[in-house]
Amino acid sequence: MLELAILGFLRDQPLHGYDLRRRVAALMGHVRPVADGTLYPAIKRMATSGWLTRKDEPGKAAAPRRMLYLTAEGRAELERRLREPDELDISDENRWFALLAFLRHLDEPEDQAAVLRRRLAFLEEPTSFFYDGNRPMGAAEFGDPFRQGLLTIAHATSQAELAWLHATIESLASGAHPGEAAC
Amino acid sequence: MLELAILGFLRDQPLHGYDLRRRVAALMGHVRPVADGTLYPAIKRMATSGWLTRKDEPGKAAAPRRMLYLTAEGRAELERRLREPDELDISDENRWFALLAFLRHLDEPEDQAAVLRRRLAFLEEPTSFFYDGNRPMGAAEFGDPFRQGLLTIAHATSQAELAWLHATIESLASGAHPGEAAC
DNA sequence: CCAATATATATCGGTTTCGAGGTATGCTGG
DNA sequence: CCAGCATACCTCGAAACCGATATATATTGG
Repeated sequence: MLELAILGFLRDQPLHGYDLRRRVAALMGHVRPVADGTLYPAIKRMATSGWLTRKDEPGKAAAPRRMLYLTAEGRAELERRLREPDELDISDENRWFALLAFLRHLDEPEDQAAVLRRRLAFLEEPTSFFYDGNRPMGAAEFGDPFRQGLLTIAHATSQAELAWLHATIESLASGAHPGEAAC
Repeated sequence: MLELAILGFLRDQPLHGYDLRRRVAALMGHVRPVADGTLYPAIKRMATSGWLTRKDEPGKAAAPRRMLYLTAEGRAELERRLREPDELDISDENRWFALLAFLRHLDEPEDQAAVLRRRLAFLEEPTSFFYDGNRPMGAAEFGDPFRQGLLTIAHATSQAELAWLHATIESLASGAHPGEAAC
């Protein structure tokens, strides 16, 4: 998830670690802010993998910066991860939102729609948060206002996402792009 | 988060590891399913800490089970975690929902309301997912339908939660017991 | 003038987590 | 009768992550 975010942000423009940290924190900070001890080793890893290169520059505000540039390999890696996300990227809400934030970097609307359809299929599977033995429990079943709230919020989120998914998949299919066969 | 869920589920009834795994997966599986290699060491850790005891029983269906019982210390630990959640439990969506699932186990409506107010304060802080330099970007600013969707969904979730928080805090303050929903 | 703050990068030890693998048992269908 | 599956528990190595810590510079406010 962190690596995807780094690849995605660098796809737009070269950044240094500190700036990257602020952007990643804004995108995923609701869930969990990124620690320095996580970010810098991740950058190092990715540089070793050949996905980005580092170049020293004098700092605009203070200490010298190490500017990060996405390589062609890094760009290919980003596209691979966006086009063929694994099941966890689809089901894990955090990973899914990170993926969504950069899905525009796939250039084929077909590929984008395919990813959205996978998410749609996942959301349409019936699930429950709580079980009594093997029987799934509905919201009405517990007097507990906190679990009721949990289900209410989850339902609202799910409805909003389903509506958006349907609309967007349709719009991608109906040739948001000139030159499509569907026209 | 995992430890909180274990404490919370065992608060209701003794369970064995396999059953616990199913319940934890239902509650948090949307985010990330729990691996055996995570659950069993966690149980071991918590037994060492004195929060639960294990008792062997013949398996109802197959292999023998190790039934898990919450101790008085475990119960105290659960209540401490619910009453005084740290900042990450409030801000991290996953941890927050896990906390919400067991908040009924605090017996003072005062304490429950105090936790909800902390979450409310967090949600009311203005935040943005994306920045152009230092300027936060609104939904209208990017043509990208995916980032628009991301913000749309996040907004819907936030609205649903805020509405529920306001209603529930009020109802807790006006002396309702956790058994009674809307009076 | 100096202290505090923001900018900027990095390492290290300890903890947690994951994924793969290993060991059993009892039921069910072919 | 036995193969396969669900039940049930556990360990191990590798990877990831966190929090603390270290280092250095420029600006800003008192």
